[in-house]
Amino acid sequence: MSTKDWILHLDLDQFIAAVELLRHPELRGKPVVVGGSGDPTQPRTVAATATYEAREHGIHSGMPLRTALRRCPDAIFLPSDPPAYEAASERVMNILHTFPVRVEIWGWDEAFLGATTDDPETLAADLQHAVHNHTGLTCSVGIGDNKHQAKLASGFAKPAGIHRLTSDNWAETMNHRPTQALWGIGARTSKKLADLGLHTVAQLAAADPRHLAAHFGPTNGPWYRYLALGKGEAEIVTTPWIARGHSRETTFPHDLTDPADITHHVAALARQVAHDAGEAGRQVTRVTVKVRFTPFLTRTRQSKLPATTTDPDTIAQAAVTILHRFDLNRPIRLLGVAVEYTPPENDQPTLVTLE
DNA sequence: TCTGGGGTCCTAGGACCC
DNA sequence: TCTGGGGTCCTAGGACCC
Repeated sequence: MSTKDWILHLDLDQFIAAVELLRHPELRGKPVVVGGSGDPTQPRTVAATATYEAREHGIHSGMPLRTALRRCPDAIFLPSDPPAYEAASERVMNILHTFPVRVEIWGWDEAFLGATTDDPETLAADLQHAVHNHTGLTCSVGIGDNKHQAKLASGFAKPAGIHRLTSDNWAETMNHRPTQALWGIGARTSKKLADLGLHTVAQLAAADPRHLAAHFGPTNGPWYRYLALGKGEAEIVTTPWIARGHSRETTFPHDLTDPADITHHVAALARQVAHDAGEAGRQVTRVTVKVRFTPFLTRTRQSKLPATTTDPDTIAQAAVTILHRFDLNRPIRLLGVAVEYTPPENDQPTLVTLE
């Protein structure tokens, strides 16, 4: 065996549910659903995750809590607790940094690792043992030549396993699968591809990139074929991610119709976002207001600020001005405020390139 | 199953300028 | 004005992911 560069994708199994079960060991083996404030009678609240026992009752993440309660009246409902997940995630990422690997964190429960070794499976098993010994959490590890392969491999490795998907076994593993199996092709694109006669990964890989470009745009079209060929990014970026923007939104349990009420909520969301931007030390350059009308029609309006700022009054004023560009004569179920940040100066991320 | 919240990137059309 | 072509910025929406 020869030493070679690998990309590993580490994915914590059932992360939110696993953290909750560590905090409430007495609930192990019971149907548990996590989401919202933990009140399953609250309308317009959905499950963030559900344990395997809850899944046996047909409950899954994204399902309204009221539906979950109907399907399993004995289920235990817990409120979502982001700070707890943040803390658990940080402990895991700290463990990864003790290994001779380059670490790129991808959200709470995932990381890509760059490693040079002749035995990636042993490295993967060592990582799993370290994470489990120090946190009680299990994870799946995918091994690939690039992030796309490693990401799909960790999916095949679930739960708690190790799987290798490289250019050597890509075709035999992926060619017969639907295009939606690729990371970055969802239900919509998969359907459009099928309408063009492209149902499988093999068919997409053999498609004419110009034909794809004509249907999906100059970047996306050829990119889909690239994915079908098993290609993908192979750079591990070890510097912390710099957010492009930030947002806050609220779905109201009951519709809003009073204009003063609507304005008040938008101003409050804008102040919150401005406060967050200030805490993060970032300047705001654009403000977007999002309105979701009943039953489910979503519209956005945005404007670029005359000057960058983090001042809550200025941002709230801008958001309220934008709000009044909407037709507000229909009941509203969601309001949101998003901002775009200016890129921080001296922003030169260090890239560690594989291959 | 009456459908969360927080992100990222791409596309297309119009305005505007040379 | 019976008007070419390209570049850039701004805005709204779509798709995807966790």
